[in-house]
Amino acid sequence: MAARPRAPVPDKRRIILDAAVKVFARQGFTQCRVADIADEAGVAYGLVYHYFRSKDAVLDTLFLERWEVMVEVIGQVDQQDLPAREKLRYVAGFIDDSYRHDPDLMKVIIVEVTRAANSFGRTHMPDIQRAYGRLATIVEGGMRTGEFRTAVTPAFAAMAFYGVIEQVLTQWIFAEGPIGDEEFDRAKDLIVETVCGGLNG
Amino acid sequence: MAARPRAPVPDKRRIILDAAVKVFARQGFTQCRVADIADEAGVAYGLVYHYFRSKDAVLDTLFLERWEVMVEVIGQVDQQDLPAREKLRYVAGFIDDSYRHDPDLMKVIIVEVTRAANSFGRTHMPDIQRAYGRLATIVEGGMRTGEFRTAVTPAFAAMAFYGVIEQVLTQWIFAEGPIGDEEFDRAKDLIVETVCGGLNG
Amino acid sequence: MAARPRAPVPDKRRIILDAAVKVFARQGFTQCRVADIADEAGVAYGLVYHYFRSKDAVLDTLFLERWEVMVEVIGQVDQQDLPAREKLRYVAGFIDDSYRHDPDLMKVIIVEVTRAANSFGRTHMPDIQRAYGRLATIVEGGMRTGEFRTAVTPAFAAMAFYGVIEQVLTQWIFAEGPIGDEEFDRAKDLIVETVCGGLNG
Amino acid sequence: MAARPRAPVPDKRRIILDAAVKVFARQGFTQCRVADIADEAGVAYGLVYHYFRSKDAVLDTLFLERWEVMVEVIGQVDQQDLPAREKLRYVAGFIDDSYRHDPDLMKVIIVEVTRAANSFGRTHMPDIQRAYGRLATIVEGGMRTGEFRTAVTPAFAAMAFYGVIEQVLTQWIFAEGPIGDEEFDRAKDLIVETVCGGLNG
DNA sequence: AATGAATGAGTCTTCATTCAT
DNA sequence: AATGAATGAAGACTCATTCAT
Repeated sequence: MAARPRAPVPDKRRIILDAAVKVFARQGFTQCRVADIADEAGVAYGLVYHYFRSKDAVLDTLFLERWEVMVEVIGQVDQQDLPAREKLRYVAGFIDDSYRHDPDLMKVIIVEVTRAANSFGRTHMPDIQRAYGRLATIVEGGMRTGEFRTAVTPAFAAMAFYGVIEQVLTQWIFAEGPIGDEEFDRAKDLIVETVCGGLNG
Repeated sequence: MAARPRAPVPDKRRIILDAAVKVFARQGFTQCRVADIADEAGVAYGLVYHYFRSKDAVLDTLFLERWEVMVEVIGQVDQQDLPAREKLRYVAGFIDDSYRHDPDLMKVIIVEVTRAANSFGRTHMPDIQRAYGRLATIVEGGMRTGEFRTAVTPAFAAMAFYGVIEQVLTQWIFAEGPIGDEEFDRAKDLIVETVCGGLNG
Repeated sequence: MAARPRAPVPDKRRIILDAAVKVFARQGFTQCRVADIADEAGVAYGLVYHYFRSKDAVLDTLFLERWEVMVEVIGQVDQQDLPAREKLRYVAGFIDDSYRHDPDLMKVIIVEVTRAANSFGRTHMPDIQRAYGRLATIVEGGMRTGEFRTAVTPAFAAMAFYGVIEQVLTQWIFAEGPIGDEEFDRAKDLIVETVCGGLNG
Repeated sequence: MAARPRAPVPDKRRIILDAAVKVFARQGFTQCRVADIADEAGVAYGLVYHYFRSKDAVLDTLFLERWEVMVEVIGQVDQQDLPAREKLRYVAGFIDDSYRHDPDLMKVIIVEVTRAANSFGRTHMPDIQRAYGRLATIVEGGMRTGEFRTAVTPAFAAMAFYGVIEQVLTQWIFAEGPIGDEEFDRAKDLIVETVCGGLNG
């Protein structure tokens, strides 16, 4: 009798990571105890330590899993034959969609890592800088083709671009209710319009 | 012999606040113990609690002292008869100078409050929103006079503007050595040029 | 012009003692801080320490002031030419009236001293025993004249008599509302009736 | 070789409770630190908090464990077909034996709970009142059959009876040396003789 | 792999007491 | 006498991590 294909049972490690996202998002990394992760995952306390060296390692794993994808995406977009503005729009859209698809994970990454200057933000500085660097490369390309002005340096422009995106996500994170699809769609355009078009236009 | 005028002796409460800025900047709020503040201030442990209800209250006080000044400044700038772009430049310059003058304090405010979504950032949300609101009013004025395009809402523009500034300060905070005067001076222009001029120009 | 007689202004020391009774009764000795006493008295913090060596000394003073009167009364009653039962009734009445007249003070004495075996009860054991001794002397007299049976020792009888009184006061202390005059009046009789008459009668 | 039967190894929770009795009795609840309990039990500090929510919870547990047995016993005695006086004697004997068997535990219950009006006494008032109520029921039965006079109310008699017992235990608690068996035996009779027989007899 | 009991370092806060004025 | 700032010891509680099964 042929076994029917079924959704793969996620292994315990994955279950723990997913549970960690939930509790980190809900309570914050510091406020959450390892026991909360285990409870949310429905596994024994000690199993968290079987799969991860420490509580920190759980967050490190979550962050890197997603961040490396993002850095990779930024790199690949830059390979495409597109106007620089379209490349930035694609990046903004990717991050925007990441939040739309898994707001808890993005909340954790933003709040607990990229904005946490005294803890994980410092640890992962090289990773974060890598993303900045790739964004700067995109801007640089736009300047080389004459699409972008050279009033600011590529590095500054990249930083500003990321700063605007992070601020948008932060707004959503603080928002009470869920964000509507129209708002997600509009955000992509507003971000690019602000950074590329400027207020004076 | 005539007594030379001397700087007024700061009271103990002030000494404690100033010491707290130093240790919060150096070690981070969480990593610093109340004993560190007392030691840095050269006062007895208990005196911190004589003047402040809790460790949290020390940070609250530091934040509000400076933040209210900033909100006030933004409001007053908007009263001036100036192009909106000049108003934004003034605000950027004020924050920039705040960092130049007292980097430790600004570091604490940015890192421990405005970017700390799960702790003081949440507590002081109303204060932070008040600043956003005043920035939005400046942008709105610019749009009303036709100086600014209306491609994005005033609120979005204010948020983006603040996001860029915060990101610049964050860079400085992470930087190893001290920031040079030229960099401070240039930053004001770059921020405004980015948000107002845009990359496309 | 002749000065009119006026109520004597209580000195600060007295004011502090009276305030202490209030706050000890309200919050309990341990739960009340020295600052609470000073606040209630309307004097400066340090003045409490000008008049009293320590917080403990305040309670010691309050206790002894009243307790010595009581011991004295028990002694004097025993000098009278009265049946032993009447003597006991007088003592019960005196304590009963003490509570009626100043429930806060009696509450403090009972709760914080005579029933506090691990703190002031131990310190003032000799004082408390002195009262027991005088009660025993009364009982002993009753036995010598044949008024009382000798089924129990005078010491045991004294202890029982005091135990019943303390339990009655404890009930009042725990009671929500104020105690009515009839209850005070009846209590004196019930106490004596119980200890002298017995349940079998 | 046949394994000799051995006493079951008490679990750590029990060990902690027993250690707490010792140190509470020796130093008093307030004077004892949680570390003292852990040391006496020979376990790590944190284990106390693994089993109990707080230091208070340890005492609550100790009190209730024993008090509920006592309340139960009083209720069961009343079911027996005995003269009321015999019932009271049985209750006095049970409490007396409780002290004889485990003076530390009884000391803790009396000193730290039933006589501690401002702390645990208040918390456990309902439990204490439940015991009073059952004693009153016994007295009431004695009055209904005519065995007891109705000069005082059952509630008052119950309170007096308990007051005398508590005072006896308090004497023992304060006593320097150990109490002899004869004194324990005699106490049962003296208590009942005092409350039932009365001094006048 | 899985469990959860056991460990113990770390720190905020309280508050009685002292002291300079 | 009167004030209140200054001192610092003490202790409950948390929780990441380890470890024996």
